[in-house]
Amino acid sequence: MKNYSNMLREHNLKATPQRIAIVNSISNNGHLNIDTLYENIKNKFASISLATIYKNINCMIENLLISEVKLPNQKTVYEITKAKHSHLVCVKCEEVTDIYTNEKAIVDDICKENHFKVIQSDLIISGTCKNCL
Amino acid sequence: MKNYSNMLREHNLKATPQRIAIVNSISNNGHLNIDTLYENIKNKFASISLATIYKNINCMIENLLISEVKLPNQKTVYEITKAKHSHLVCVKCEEVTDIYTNEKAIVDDICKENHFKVIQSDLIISGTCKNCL
DNA sequence: ATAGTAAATAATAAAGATTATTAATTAAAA
DNA sequence: TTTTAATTAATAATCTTTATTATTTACTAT
Repeated sequence: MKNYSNMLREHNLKATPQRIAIVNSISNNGHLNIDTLYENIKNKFASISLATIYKNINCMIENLLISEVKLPNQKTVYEITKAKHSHLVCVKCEEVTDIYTNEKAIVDDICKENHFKVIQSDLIISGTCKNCL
Repeated sequence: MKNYSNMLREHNLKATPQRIAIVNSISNNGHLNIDTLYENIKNKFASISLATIYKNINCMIENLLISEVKLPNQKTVYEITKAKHSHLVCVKCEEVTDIYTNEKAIVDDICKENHFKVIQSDLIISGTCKNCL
């Protein structure tokens, strides 16, 4: 179990119990959309408002502690920021899985051809997962 | 100049002037978000409502005439459905460009490893474009 | 060309998602 | 411990998107 207080402080964020719960929940679940996250946090803080979740999510994104993943045909999910990776998304169970790909060569080629200076690349593979097959 | 009436009918959609204008606008601009599209259409149909735009966009997506592209840090854009491709997105001017990549081998490998049956893969490269450099 | 029919539009209204406001509370530093 | 600046909770306000319904229109078959 990680020290979420320190994680927060290392990203210039005060470690409030609500924030710790948010980071903890995202960390344990891997990928969560705003509704599921809200449900989770309400178990600990019955009176928390959705606005607080949004506010915190946004400042954690600004401070690079968590990242936003926009998915085709389903709600945006949030994850703890980690080493660059891609995503598998199951169209049946909606499970999101991290995968480590190496499309770097392809991306670099494309950018060279187009005189484009890459900052980040996002690859999302949609389909049916192992369990749902 | 394409025959947008036929394009619509080929996708089982009635060719109304409003729809023709929508397809025409997206086709000419390549990629448009809902606001810009609405502005464009209002030039021709001052009384059109945003709800009509949304309704039409959604049924065109259902009928595979247009596609939705969700982008990091900016609004979703729409494009005419075409052969599989990827996107370059400039973080400065927000221009979206189609590019033809071949990450198929990488994607296939990943899917084999993960026993995942791929339906589609989306690659978005964010950075600074030629003009903005 | 015209009439009939099913579908689309316009104009709201409603629902859903996100952000702003502010008084009360709390975390962290002095 | 006390102080102070930041966070929370509780609305409220602001987008965004979808539903509703009367009117209008595109298409099919005369």
